[in-house]
Amino acid sequence: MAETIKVTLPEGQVERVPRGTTPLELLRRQNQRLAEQAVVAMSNGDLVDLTEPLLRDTALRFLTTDDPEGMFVFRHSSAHLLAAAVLELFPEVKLGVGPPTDNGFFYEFYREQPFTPEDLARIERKMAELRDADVPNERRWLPRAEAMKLYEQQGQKFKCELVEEKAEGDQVSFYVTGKFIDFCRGPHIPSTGRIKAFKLLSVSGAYWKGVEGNPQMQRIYGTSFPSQAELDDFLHRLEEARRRDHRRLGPELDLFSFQDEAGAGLVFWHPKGGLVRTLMEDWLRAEYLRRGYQMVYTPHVMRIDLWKTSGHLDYYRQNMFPPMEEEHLTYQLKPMNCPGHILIYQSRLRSYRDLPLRLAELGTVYRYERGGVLHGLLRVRGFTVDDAHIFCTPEQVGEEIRLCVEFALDALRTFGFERFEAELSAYEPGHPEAYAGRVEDWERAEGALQRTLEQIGLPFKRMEGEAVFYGPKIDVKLIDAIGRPWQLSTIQFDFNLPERFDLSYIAADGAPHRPVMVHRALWGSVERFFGILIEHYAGAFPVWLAPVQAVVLPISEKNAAYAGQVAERLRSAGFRVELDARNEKLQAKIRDAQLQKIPFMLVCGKKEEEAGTVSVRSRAKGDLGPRPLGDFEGELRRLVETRAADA
RNA sequence: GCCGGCGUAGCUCAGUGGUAGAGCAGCCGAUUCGUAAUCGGCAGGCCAUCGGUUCAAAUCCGAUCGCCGGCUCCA
Repeated sequence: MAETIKVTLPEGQVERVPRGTTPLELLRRQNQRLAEQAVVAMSNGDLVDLTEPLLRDTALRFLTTDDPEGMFVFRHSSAHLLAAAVLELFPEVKLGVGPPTDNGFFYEFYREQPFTPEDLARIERKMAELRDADVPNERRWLPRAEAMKLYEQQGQKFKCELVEEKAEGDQVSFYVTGKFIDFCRGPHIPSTGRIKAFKLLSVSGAYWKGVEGNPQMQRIYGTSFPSQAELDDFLHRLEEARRRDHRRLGPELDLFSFQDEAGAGLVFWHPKGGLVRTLMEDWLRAEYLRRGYQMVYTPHVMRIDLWKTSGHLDYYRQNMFPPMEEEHLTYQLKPMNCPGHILIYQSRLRSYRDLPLRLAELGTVYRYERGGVLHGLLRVRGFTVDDAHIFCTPEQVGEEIRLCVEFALDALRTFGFERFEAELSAYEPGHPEAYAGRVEDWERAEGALQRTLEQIGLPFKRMEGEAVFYGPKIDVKLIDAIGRPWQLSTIQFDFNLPERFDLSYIAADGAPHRPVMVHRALWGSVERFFGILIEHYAGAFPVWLAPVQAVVLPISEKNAAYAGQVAERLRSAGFRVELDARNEKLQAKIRDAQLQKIPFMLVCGKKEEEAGTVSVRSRAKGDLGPRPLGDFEGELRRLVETRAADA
C-alpha cells in the first residue's frame, strides 16, 4: 500500500501527498486565498467534499461559487443550514427534501401550523447563529437498516421514504451539521461559516414529491451568496423585475386591465394597449401576405362533433369551457384553431398544385385554466393566437420549416429581442405505438427540423423523447432585457389530425395522398407576447410602437396656442401626439410624461414660439435643446420607419 | 384544483368590536411658471359579495368571487 499518492493539479503540477490528505489541506498549502473561496473539489471528474480524504492518485481541481456546480453545492449547504435552524426552533417538523434551485434553494417541511413571516425572521436569526458558529458539515455513513431505524425513531416518515427509494448500496450517506443530521448524497461546503449572506424569501405550499393528493408540505424558499454585495445585487435584480412587472405597468400606463365583474383571466385592452396591439398585428398581417400566407377567420363556437373528431374532447377536455346545449345540438367554444382551418382545407378537393397552403388567423381561443395558474397577461383564459397551419406535401416539409423558423426570428427581432435558444423535441425510438404517424414521417420531419436549426445557426438542445404524441416540434425561446428566458414560438408537425380528418390531396399521379400539417405560432399568444414586451421594454416602447410618441408642453397659457399648432402639425403628419395644456408647472408636466414613458417631450415657451422651434426632451437622454419643428418631424419619421430600438 | 397571504375612495395604504381616515389622482379657484410633483378649497367609500355571531361588525366566523407567492398543470 503506497504511503503517498499523486495529485495532478489544474495547471499540471503534480504533488505527492500522504494518502488520506484532504483537498482542503492540500489547497491551504497551495493557495490560502482559494482555500477560503473554494466550496467543493472535483476529483477525477466527480464532485467531492473538500474534507474527503484522498485515497488514490487523482486529477484535482477546486470549484468556487463562480462555477455553476460550486454555486449549487453552496446553495445545497444553505438549504441544510435552513433545515438545521428550523429543526432547532420547531423540533416537531417532518423533513422533506431540500435542494438548490437556479436562484437559491428551498427546504420542505411538514408541520400542522403554517410558518408565519415572524417565524421566517426567527429562522433567519437562528441560521445566522449557526453560520456564525461555523459548524462543520461532516459526512457519515450508516448501514441502511440503521439509517431506517434512525429516521423511524425520529418519526421522520418522509425521510424514511427517501432512504427507501434513493439509497444505493448497503451504506447510506448522511451529513451532520451540529445537531442536524440529514440523509444526503452531498457534497457540501466544509462548514456553515462560508454562507456569508442569505435571505429567506417566501413560504409556500407544495405537494410531497409534487404529486397532487399527497400531503402538502410547506416549502421555505431562500437564496444565499458568498458575500453581502452579491446578495444585494440579487435583491436589486428582483426589484428590477418588480419594476418591470407588466401587471403593474399595464394599469399604470393605461394599457389593459382585468375586471372582477367580467371574470378572471379575461383581458380588457384599453385604447393605448389596443393601439400597440393594432401596430403589432398590422406588422404581422403585412408579413403574412408577403410570405404567402392567406388570412382566414373561423367561428368561435362550433359543433361539438368537430371536437370529437379532432380528439380534443378526449385529451383536452379539462382545459375546455363546458359545452353549450341547444335543443338538438351541442356547441363548443374553441380552445384551438386547428379544426377550423382543417374544415377550410376540406371545403374542396385539393391538388398538389394548391400546396403549400398556408392558412393564418389571429384566432381567439378560450381555455379553462385552473384558478390558481392565472398570471397577468402571461396565463389567461381568453387569448388570441397568431396561428397558422401549413398543409404541404412531404417533399415540401424542409423548405416550409426553414421559412417558419426565419419568420419566427424575424417576428421576434422586430420587437427588440436579440437572443434566442431553441429546443427540438424528438420522439423516443422503439416506442412507435406511443406516436401518431409512420416512423419514416417522423424521421423526415425531425431531420428537417434539425437541418433547419443547423443551417440558420440557432443554438438548440435536442430533447429526446420529449415530443408530444402527434409530432416533433421546435420551440424557440427568447432571452429578454434582464436575461429571463421565455418560450414563445412553436413549430410543430402534426401527423394526427390529417389522419383523424382523413385529409388528402391529389398528387401528380392522380391518386389521393395524405398532406403533412405544420402547426405554428410565432408569438404564441398576442396577450402573452404583449406582456413580455411590456416587461422587456419596462413599459418604454420604442417610438414606432409607443401609444403616444410625443407630448407638447406649453410653458404657460401664453404659449398654448403655439403648442397647439405644433401638436396639430405633427398629428396631421401622422404621428401620435398629445398636448398637455394643463395649468401646471413645466416640471410637473415633464414628470408626468416621464412616468408615462412618452419618448419625446416638446417644450414650447416664448423662445420657441418666436423662433418656430421646439425644445426636445427625450425620456431617455433628457434635454436635447431647441430645434426647428421640421427637423424634429424628420427625426421622428426616421425613428418610426426604421422601427428604431430606442428613442 | 391545492397550501399560505390578501381584498377599505380611481391609485397607494392607515384604521382589530362602539360616529370610516391620509397622501396622490379628480373637480373648482388662485398662480403663468424653462426640463421629474405650485398653493388653497371641494367632492369622493353598502369597507369585494352573500350569509352568520353580537345590543353593536371594515374588524369575529362561514361561503363565494377576485388578487398575490408557490405547488400542480401548461396540446
